[in-house]
Amino acid sequence: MSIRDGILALLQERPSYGYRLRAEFEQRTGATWPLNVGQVYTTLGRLERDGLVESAGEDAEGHVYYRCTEGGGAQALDWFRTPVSRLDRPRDELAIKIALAVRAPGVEALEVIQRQRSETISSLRDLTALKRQGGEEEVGWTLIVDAMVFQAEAEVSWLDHCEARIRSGLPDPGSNEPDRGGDVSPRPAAVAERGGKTDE
Amino acid sequence: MSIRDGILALLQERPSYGYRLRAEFEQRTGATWPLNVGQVYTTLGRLERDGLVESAGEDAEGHVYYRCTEGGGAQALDWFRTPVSRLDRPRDELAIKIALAVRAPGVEALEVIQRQRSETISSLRDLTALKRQGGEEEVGWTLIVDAMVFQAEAEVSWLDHCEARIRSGLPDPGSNEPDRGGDVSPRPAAVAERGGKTDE
DNA sequence: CGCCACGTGCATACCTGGTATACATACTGA
DNA sequence: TCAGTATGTATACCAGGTATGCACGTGGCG
Repeated sequence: MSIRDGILALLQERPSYGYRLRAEFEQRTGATWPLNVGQVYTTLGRLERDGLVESAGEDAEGHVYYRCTEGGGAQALDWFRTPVSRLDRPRDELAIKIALAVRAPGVEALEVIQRQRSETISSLRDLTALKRQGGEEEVGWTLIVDAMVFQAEAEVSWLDHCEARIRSGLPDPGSNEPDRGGDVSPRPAAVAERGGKTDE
Repeated sequence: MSIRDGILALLQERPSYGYRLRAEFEQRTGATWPLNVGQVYTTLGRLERDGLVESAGEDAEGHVYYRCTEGGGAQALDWFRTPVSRLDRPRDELAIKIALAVRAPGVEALEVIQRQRSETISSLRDLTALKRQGGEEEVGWTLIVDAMVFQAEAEVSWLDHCEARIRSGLPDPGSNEPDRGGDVSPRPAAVAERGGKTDE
């Protein structure tokens, strides 16, 4: 319910209209996940249906304003107050993929892991570059990029962990070439220097 | 598309029917995210519509079997081969919440962070307990629990990071009570001892 | 001037993920 | 015998997400 609650939180600050809500949401969260306008209108409709927001008429330019009702404001504050549980998170597609790959016939789990690690390390580079160029402008955006960096680093660690467990668990039953040489991505080690850079 | 592709991957191993697919999926991934049966049937319908699976008739007990078509098998292998990008991941509700909280009037971002950290550390304890009791049974399940542990640890680190940035960025403009005393959760420090325990 | 592209703003259709529920059958135990 | 439970299939409904259509205004350009 992150979009619904996010829009509700924005409306709790001040009344607004669809297009501007989208702009505000993207400005605060940094266009990391671009928000489709259509999503805003359907969400506003549902919020109005549930009595959390109400229409506040149009202004001179024809913008359809919505404002938070009392119940809506309470729910927005409640959303901030309630921590998100680990249980109500979406499924981790990568975890599922690896879990299925370790047993799937015709699929080399180690190759899947290596390919994924390359991809993740690559996006990690992009993220640090992004962080370097984009300055202090918007606090929320910086924090979100940091969140993705932390998650990507954890992902790399986990992939290493998976590889170690698989290698130890089934020490190459078919062929005996424990070091595939060429396409094996190098050990991370130089993944990021997050601790220092961020707080300067 | 994790469910769709996951079911396709299972069918690529061998033909099966709805209820058993759900059981297999949960067995491999560890019932971490319990999969609703209804989801399986709607997904099977869509896969059949798209020509990736085909009905293979019923057996003596009346089980409606599905089998992978050629195209479906190719797509399943393709799913394993293609790494998941950072871009096509679902929005991180927690990141959005924090990003909006830092500016929202009437919301103390630091309190939100502290509450969340308590929650995350708590679930981290649950996860390590889970890992300790559940033995080596299923490889995939162990890896998925590990993935959640790594993510939760990264989340705690990120929350600390957020707190530090907020404290340095806005050194208590309104009220001057930098230490709220009682309900402030203690520093983590004893979060987990993942490095050693996992590989024993 | 007329037209075209573009930004802004609203609305809808459609797909997937996710949950609940209905419904049927078979086994099991009080 | 009847209730409860496990197995199995199917459908309805909601929310998230994307694409698209439609309208309006403005500014450029032949």
